[in-house]
Amino acid sequence: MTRTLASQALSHKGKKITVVGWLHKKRLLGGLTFINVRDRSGLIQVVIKDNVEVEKLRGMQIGTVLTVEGLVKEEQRAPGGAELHDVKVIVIVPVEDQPPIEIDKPLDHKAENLDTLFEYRPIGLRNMQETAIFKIRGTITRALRDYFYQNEFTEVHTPKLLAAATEGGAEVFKLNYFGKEATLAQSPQFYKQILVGVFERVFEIAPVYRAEPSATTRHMTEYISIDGEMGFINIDDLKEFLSGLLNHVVDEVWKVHADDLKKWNTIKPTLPKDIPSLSMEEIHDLYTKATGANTVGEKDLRPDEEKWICEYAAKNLKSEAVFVTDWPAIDMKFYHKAQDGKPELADRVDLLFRGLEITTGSMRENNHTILVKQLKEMAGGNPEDPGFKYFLMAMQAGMPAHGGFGMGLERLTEKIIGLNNVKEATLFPRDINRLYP
RNA sequence: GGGCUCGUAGUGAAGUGGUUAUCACGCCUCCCUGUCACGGAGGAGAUCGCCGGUUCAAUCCCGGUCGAGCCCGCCA
Repeated sequence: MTRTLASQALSHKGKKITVVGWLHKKRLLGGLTFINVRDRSGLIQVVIKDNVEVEKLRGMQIGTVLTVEGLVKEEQRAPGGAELHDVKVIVIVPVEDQPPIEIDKPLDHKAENLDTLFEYRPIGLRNMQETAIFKIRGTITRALRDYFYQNEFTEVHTPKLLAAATEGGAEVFKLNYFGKEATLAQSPQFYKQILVGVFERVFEIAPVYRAEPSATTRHMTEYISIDGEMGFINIDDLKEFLSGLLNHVVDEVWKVHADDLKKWNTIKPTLPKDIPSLSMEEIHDLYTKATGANTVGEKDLRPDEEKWICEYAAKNLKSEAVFVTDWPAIDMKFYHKAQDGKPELADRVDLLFRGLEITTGSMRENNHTILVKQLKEMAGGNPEDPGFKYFLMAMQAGMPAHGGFGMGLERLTEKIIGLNNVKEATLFPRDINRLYP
């Protein structure tokens, strides 16, 4: 027996083929029965007229594993233009319990029902509308990786088990490491900067862990961080790279997944070649004038403000993404660099996309003396601490001007597809309450 | 950490201080030869999250508890 994939059936027109897969749908019309069989390539429609064959499927639920042997007929009325006739059915793995959630119709993604969606995740993912999310996500990951390689980045993997929390900011998970305390990496920050001194350009696509008690539609305790870091650049180079990256990903996804995207009713985002920039101050002014809520002088953007400015940019700047520049230096991390000639501003840029912050990037302080000073003054850190020592070792060994960014893969996927929660774009999400499946 | 909201068949929802808790999808039986969210007839399936209180009577009102969701803070 030679297996033929569902999507290849038409090329075997008039011949007998064998398809292996899962029963995806049964429609009994009396003397005529239609079934759909799903394999990795998609669905094929099978027409069964022989009652003996139909009876083999009595009581068999969606998910039953089948072999179907039959003659390929070109048929305009069939989805995909081909179907199998004169078939012989073999049930390989019978499934007699009905699935707890539907597999052949779109699943409800209302916020209050997401818990059910995840409770039955192993089965619900077989729903092809769910599958589409993760095929698209896979393409997003590949497109990101391709773009990094095209731009001569080296792909790296840095440790996720660390001795102690040093970077500051987010809360970290602690764990017992053979009697010592260890933590899970909340970011590859120090490692990717160290590696700029080695490779000049590096990227990593890997999980990071954050023990923040944030229960929102945009937070998880484990997520995939897309980290890039480049030497010999300035903040404009960084923005240019990010513009190119986002455009490449979007183009690639729409090239490959037109049908899957239609399932989610999403349209291709409007993005100019160079994504426009607005300063923090400009955004506060615009938002305050438009809404009456006074945010002038605030050191960050409110979530509502992020949504609003994205709508503003879509309308007035013909872009569904926007860079936020000129962040106050008061709030910057010790390894960030202040702007030349404007020490009150950080050389930082955030990327907002369809109302959500998907990226934070910045130039890093590459002057060892200033860096040590900032470590002591801004983070209260000790340069001799092993958590900083090795990082500073690299920073003292010849570091050019460099900068980089972190991007949330789930946030990017969510916004490309038009979902409402990062967890919907995650196979098996982890949040404060959820540690399974 | 703070605030708000919600728990009713496998799933999604409606509903009421009082006789047998309603609908859709799914499931089972039967009918149906071009379905593709097939259609038609019938059927099974719910200790109304849990504990306590008020009441002649609670799924409904009150309190607690457990679970979930959303917003804020923070972040990607």
